[in-house]
Amino acid sequence: TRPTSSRLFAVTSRSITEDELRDSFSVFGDVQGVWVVKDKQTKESKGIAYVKFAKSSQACLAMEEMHGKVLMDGTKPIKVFIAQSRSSNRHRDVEDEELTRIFVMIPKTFTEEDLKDTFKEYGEIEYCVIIKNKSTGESKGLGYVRYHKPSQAAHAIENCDKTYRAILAEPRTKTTVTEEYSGGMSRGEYMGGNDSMNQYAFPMAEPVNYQGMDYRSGDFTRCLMISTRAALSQEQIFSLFDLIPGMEYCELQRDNYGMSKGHALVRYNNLGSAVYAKEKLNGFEYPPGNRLAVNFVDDGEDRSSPVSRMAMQLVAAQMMSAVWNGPATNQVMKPHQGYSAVSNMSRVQTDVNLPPLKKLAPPDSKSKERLFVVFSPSPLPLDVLEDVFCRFGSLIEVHLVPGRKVGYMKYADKQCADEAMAVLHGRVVNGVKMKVMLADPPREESHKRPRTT
DNA sequence: CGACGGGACGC
DNA sequence: CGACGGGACGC
Repeated sequence: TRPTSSRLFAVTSRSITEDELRDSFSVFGDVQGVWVVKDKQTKESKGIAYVKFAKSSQACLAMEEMHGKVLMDGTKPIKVFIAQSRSSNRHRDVEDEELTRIFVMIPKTFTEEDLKDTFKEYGEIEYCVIIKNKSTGESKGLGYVRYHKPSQAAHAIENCDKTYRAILAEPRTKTTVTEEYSGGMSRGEYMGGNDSMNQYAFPMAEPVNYQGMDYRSGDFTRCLMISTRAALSQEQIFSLFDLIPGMEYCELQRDNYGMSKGHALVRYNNLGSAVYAKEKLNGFEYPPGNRLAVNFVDDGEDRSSPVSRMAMQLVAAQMMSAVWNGPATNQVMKPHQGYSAVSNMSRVQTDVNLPPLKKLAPPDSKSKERLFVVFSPSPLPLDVLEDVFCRFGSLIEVHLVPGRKVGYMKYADKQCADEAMAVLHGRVVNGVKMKVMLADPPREESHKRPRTT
């Protein structure tokens, strides 16, 4: 599944024309071509059409929105799928299952919560997992992120930082019991659920592992949201989450038609049960083949006061720092350092006077010079770096190398870059010392055959 | 010291 | 049920 296709395959009424298709599909993006397949002799439509978009995310969005729509009064609803590649002989519909999971390369220091935080900006994440060494438990630097919709996965692939090398994940090639539950279900069909769950045992014995949990704001509430791709009944959700003591509330979220939206809310009367439930049931397959996503949601307790928010940000900063520095230097941030950062209301503290902020150069500007920056003891956040390095003008882009303490600053003007280097080399920003040097030219893309699309 | 690569899952 | 025309960069 290398290229995520930007071409749609549509089954329409034979009376639908290319112009009608173009009109209705072009609201979702740049339609590069519409082709209705016609009988060679009679020139009549065979009720099949291809719609090519500039981007895969546009095609996915159009598919999600147009599938099942009636284009013209009196005609049948259309079916819309991502088209199989031209070379493919298989004419099986491409299922959402194959379009909603991405495969990424991540720093080995990433926890599953870090992975989720990084990729949630492209859509609600149903489930994510990091590939780990099964005996030592250490990360292999690879992860999977499952979204709810193909357009979200496509969006992530198109827009996430290139260093993550995000691609569509190959579907799991294992089909045992899984198939009878998810295999027969296609988009838009309701899957009834009256299975009893007692046949699916899951371990309750081991203690909860708190390593890798997210200590940042919004986590650790008594309230959980459950997302599921297959429709589940209230009773199913109830009996599953009631296995953990302390459940005080359980409700399936329904739409106006009374159909399950694939979401449920569960609340426990204590934090421990909620943490345990998330730990044990997030990613659990129920029924087999249907992964549940379980996440903390705001339980209504006030976390929004400025003092509370700042306190949480401070804790978050300490956690980040601890993660980067490792257990050896896991000391708590000095109180006065933290307080002064908060009271200044500024995100940048430095030992040098900085010029005022300047606008960034357009993203498509040609790079005239790149700076290579080494951070000690840990890298600064992207927004802080942009704030600092833009002040010399013509900054195009800040790039951090994930999992490394280095980054690249791309400038559209050589003099601006040189001045930034002269001013910032050896300086300390927010407690982080920076070496700022000219970057070596990027490694050549090597002479491989250029890929189309 | 501090460099951009690489790639597959016991659900 | 419902799967592939037309046209031709430059290596």
